Amino acid sequence: MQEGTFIAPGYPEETGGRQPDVYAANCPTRQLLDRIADKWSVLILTTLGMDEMRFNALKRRIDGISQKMLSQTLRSLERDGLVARHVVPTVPVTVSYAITPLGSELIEALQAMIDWAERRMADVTLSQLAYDVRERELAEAIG
Amino acid sequence: MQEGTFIAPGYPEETGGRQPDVYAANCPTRQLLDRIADKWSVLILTTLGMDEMRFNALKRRIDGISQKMLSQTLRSLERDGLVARHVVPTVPVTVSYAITPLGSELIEALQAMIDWAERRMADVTLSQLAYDVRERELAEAIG
DNA sequence: CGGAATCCGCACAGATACTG
DNA sequence: CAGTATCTGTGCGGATTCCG
Repeated sequence: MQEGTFIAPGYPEETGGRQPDVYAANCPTRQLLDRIADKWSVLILTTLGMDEMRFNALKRRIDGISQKMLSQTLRSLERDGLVARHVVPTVPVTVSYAITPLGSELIEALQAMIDWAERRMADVTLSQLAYDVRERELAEAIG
Repeated sequence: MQEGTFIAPGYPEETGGRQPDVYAANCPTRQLLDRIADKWSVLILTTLGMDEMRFNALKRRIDGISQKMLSQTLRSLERDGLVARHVVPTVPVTVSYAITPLGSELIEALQAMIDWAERRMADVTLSQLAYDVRERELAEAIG
């Protein structure tokens, strides 16, 4: 490698290693996307977007999440700087989680995704029904 | 159940079953979110957002996806009405995939997510480094 | 070319038990 | 309350093969 030519590890070589490309498997931005385009991450972040919340409150709010996945995902989000962990040394200890400024930027996109899902659910359901009918007819025609 | 009280299956009972709640495990909107807040779905949809594309072109563009996951995810997206499948009866057959109007609405949110990831990657990396240093120091202090 | 079908491993998620 | 530790299983996803 030439002097003064810094190639960030994992960045696509075609661009000289300086352009992030989420479509390249080993690009850091792709790995970041894999962590945030995840159902638990999305639900945790948007929940914290409404209000700072304690561990068990989060667990109650996000139906179906296990304590393991909640703990694990929170740690990952904290490491990425999207969530801040606040510990109050009471007995027993009180821990709360809040969104960071960095995280709240991301939330806008995530919330738009959720809003779309709730707004267009009916269209999606109709599409599924139509698809299943076509499938069924095709299967019978062959069957 | 009372006459005239329609409860859509899976919708939370507290709201009379009429309000979608993505935080309820068995709500249809939650299941829809689980399908779209998925790494392959996000990459496929945003790729098709740029241009209509054939199967193998998609496979080449999205680094690391297997034929099985591409086929499977495309079918799921088609069933949800987000992607349209066009078959041209040449020999061998030519199949291309395009985003639907419904899907292109969603893409805006997904693309915002990707743009955020590429824009804030540096901040995330710094946060990770700081986190790892704290972890390390803590581990050494305990021994 | 664009898949479907099959086999298979292992990583991830759930359940359980325990701790400060 | 807020986790960690350990075990266990299973289903997701990769690899391979075959087909129209």
